[in-house]
Amino acid sequence: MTRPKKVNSIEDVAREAGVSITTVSRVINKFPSVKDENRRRVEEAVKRLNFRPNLSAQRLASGSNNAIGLEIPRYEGIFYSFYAMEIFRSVAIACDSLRVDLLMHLTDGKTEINAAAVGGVVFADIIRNRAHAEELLSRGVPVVVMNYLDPQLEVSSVSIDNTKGAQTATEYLIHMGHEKVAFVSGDLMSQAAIERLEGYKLAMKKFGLSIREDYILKGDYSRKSARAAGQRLLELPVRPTAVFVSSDDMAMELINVLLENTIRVPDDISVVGFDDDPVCLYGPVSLTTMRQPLKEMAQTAVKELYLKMQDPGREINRIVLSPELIIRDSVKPPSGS
Amino acid sequence: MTRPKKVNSIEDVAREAGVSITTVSRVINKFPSVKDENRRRVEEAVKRLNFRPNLSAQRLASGSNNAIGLEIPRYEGIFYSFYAMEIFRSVAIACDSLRVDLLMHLTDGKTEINAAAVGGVVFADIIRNRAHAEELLSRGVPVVVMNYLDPQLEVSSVSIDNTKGAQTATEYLIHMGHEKVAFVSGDLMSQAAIERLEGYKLAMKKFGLSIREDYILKGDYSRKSARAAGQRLLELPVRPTAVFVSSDDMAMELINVLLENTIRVPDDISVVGFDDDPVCLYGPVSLTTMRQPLKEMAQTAVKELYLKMQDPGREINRIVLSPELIIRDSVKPPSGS
DNA sequence: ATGAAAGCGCTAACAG
DNA sequence: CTGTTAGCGCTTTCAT
Repeated sequence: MTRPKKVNSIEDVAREAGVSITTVSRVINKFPSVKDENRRRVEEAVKRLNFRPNLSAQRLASGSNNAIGLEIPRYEGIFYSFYAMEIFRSVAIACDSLRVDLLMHLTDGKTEINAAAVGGVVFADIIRNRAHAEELLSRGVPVVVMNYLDPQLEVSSVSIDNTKGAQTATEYLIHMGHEKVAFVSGDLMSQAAIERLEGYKLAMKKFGLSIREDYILKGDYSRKSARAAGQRLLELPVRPTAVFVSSDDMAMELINVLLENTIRVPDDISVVGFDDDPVCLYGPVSLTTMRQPLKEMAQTAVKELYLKMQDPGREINRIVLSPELIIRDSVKPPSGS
Repeated sequence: MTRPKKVNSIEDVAREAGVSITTVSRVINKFPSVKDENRRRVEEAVKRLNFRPNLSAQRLASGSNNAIGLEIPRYEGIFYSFYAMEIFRSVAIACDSLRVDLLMHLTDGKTEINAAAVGGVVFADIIRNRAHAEELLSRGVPVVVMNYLDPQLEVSSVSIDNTKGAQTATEYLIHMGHEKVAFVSGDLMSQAAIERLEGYKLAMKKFGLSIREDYILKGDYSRKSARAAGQRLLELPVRPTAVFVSSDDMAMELINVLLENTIRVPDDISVVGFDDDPVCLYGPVSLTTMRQPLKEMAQTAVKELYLKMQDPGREINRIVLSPELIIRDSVKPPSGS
């Protein structure tokens, strides 16, 4: 049984149904202009012969390709994150409901997605692969970029106002009475991480608080780096009373480190995260955090790309979504106050 | 600038290089039988015209499709796991090096991957989508299944001996002197989770230890469920001295719960996980665990599928990989002993 | 409402 | 080593 029988083509269906292949094509593509009787016969023939249109033939003949590509950076801290997972999941679900195929590619900046296989591509962030995005753009391939905004780049984007988000989070801490506020960064390869650092600094400056270099702890979004940051924080000559951490995952790990050292959260140190990962609801202390509308970002990006694919003339669109402060239990006024 | 200029085809290249389209095709496909001089001219023309072969045309004409599909269950606890991430990442990297396109589909058992778009599909586990796998099989689509083994199903598979793994883990605990050994399960929708439960029971029986129903804590791979399991464990009338947990992630969360209740690990309770997630190296106590060769599983599955795609007559192959006990610091003999 | 026919861009005999 | 030619299976005018 190497080859039970040749796979049926549109021609076989036409013969079986007693119509022309054009009519079969019409019912496959749901043209309204087919007599009910004929439609029925074709549908039956399709079923009977177990016919499935050849995708490559359809794409070749129509010149269109209803598949989109998703390019995700695969750097460790970034890839193994709630952010990446959620983006990926949301994009996949969005594609599903648009009935669009999803081609994935994880990149380290060296390899790139096979653009010939898709009608357009969405970049989940731009990290060392900006040149690739530009190349696609120059070739007229529809592109949408997520979580990366650059007015210099003529491309549609859906991003989050990370600067404002970080500033809001930091200001919240300040409003609660904290003056010694530390910061844990994400991987500064990403624009989002840089902007969050920026937002932290802006808030500190705005309230006349000094920005101490030793209060800026570099992380890379990994739990490991958060643990290291926690250790360094404990060794600080003047211990901060609050920390704003660039991701929930790192925030949770930081809290673990503090707890292990019998430092209570929020009693001794307050913590704010970034993401709104539901996992952080259930810990010893539910985490106050900046919520990112990740699903919305993914859906919007996919829809935007989809529209661009239908209408290549569509103007570009830079959408900026706002993060939102979610107040829970990990912040308290400093104990001295 | 709606259409700068028509995209160049193989014909344009042939004209530009002064050869036939066949010769162009040959150099594109790296046939050795092309005169160096001609190859050079074609390559130049390709570069000059920025020619990129039309994938759909290639696939239609050749009747082959060098893309593979990956279908992943999207159920929450299962999807947001180290297991899923690692599988996904490894499959993506394997595809990259084979220069094969990767089509992704997340399934809830209702929707399925567009098989027409690929040359074969790998299933990352079978959960509520077995019928889909069977259908593809019956249509002659090359399929490989990961982490699911069923002698009844005529399909190549790459799985892990979960029963043995769980048994080994449990026996290790027993050998260390534990008799009151509890178990936290994964989501029993998956075969792996069921087998791990089985392995736990086998080990207990083998050593004449009673299997207490209240020692079998049901989880679903999520941290939330692990937290709940931890809570229940604390309320047990006879507290176990050791726990075997079906995933590292759950094990870490369980440890957190224990710590929060001032129960020390491993001094008061020993814990063994399953996965070997590197994150578990850095906690307050590095986790003893059963390592799963996830990368190997993914690579093997992709390679197996790839071979099957080249040679549809290839016989099926059920590969079973072994997990391995990694001893670290989360297990100690029970304190009473 | 339907069909005939001309491609879509490429591969693969086949002949030379 | 190279070119001619016949498709691959479908969509899309263009008539009717």
